[in-house]
Amino acid sequence: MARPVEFERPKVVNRALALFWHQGYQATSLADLLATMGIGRSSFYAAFTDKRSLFIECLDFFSARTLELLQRARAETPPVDALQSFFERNFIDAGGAAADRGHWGCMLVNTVLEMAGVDDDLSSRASRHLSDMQRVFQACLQDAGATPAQAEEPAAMLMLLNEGIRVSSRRRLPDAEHLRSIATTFRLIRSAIA
Amino acid sequence: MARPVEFERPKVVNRALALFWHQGYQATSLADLLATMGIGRSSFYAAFTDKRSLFIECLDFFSARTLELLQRARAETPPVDALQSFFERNFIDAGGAAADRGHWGCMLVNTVLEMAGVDDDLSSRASRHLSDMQRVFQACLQDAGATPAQAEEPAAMLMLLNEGIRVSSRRRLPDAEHLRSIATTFRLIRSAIA
DNA sequence: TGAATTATGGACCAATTGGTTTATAATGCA
DNA sequence: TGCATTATAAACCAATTGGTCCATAATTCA
Repeated sequence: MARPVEFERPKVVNRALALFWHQGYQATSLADLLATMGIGRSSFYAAFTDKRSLFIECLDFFSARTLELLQRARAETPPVDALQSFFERNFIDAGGAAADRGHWGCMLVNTVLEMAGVDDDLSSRASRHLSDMQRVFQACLQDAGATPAQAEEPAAMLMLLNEGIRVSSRRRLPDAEHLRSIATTFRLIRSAIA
Repeated sequence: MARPVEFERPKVVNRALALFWHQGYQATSLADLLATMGIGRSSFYAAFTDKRSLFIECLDFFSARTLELLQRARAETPPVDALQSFFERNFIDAGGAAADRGHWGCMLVNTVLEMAGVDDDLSSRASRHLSDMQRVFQACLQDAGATPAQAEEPAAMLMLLNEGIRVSSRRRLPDAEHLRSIATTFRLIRSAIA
């Protein structure tokens, strides 16, 4: 279809995502993006319109991927166990290449904070994605036998703790502390829905 | 001492603090600062050296003020009640002029996230301030009768929840949800140290 | 009153920002 | 084979960034 050798869009978007994820929107310059994505300026604007548009694409993609991960966890074993392993895994290390991706926090949380009061549309877009996650938390708890009403409050708590954990994971404190906090959290959650 | 009419430094720093607090470091331009502080460029550089140096001054000041607030709460009534009111108050509304300062979150949390991976020195400086807060949390719980060992884990939990709440407060969700989360949190904490 | 002192505003600056335009080279189809 | 198509790279651009410099005006002290 295209005459000159086309780049593989998903691969290139993923590289941009990594930058945005751990540096944030404002600190990531076009020069950064082009170098990391390995494409030229005009190809960039032809394919992605805008820095901001690309960021939105990355944000939505990040959300979708996280939601998938969560849903996969939900399908497994006792759902609350799955939820706990989601918290532990997604934070200690996302596995694979970059060993410290676990210290990048959650792109949605990062974006809510960075863009609030700066670009409220971006901030609330990220916030909406977090609400989607919270709904999955609630579904997991219902899978574990809670009524929708019983699951609502613990789900809100889980979201609060998720937000806390993602902040904490950017502080580079000793890993043991995090794991302990997560363990404590789930001990409390389990006793709350019992 | 000074010949031309001097500006009142604390007042001016406070105005800068407000900007940094709700817009973050990067999104606050020198032009913004000068306009809001009501001083000229050269006065700025004479008095504060740098944008970055001023930011550090604001950050440290914010931390000191928050710590004071916390210590004052600690001196009152049952310390855990005081802690809870600290969470509720400092987030719903800091009272006074700007009615929505409660939606600016916590400058320390904001900074940890904004500057992680961008200016790690700033990020970890904010992180250290959060550790100071956590120590006060622990002291409050000990005041309530817990041994140092018993107080350690709940204090870590409180910090995690603090971080979560400050993120959540920037999402402009209905206030009722927040208050409910805080109430739930403290119900759990109280049962944990009982 | 006049001279030394000093904080001020505004002109100036280089570097970087995100974004546009133009000319080129590579490809598929007729 | 050659023309239409199209993605590319590089030159270009205006605006904004944080920061410096200098001439001015206000003040205190002798």
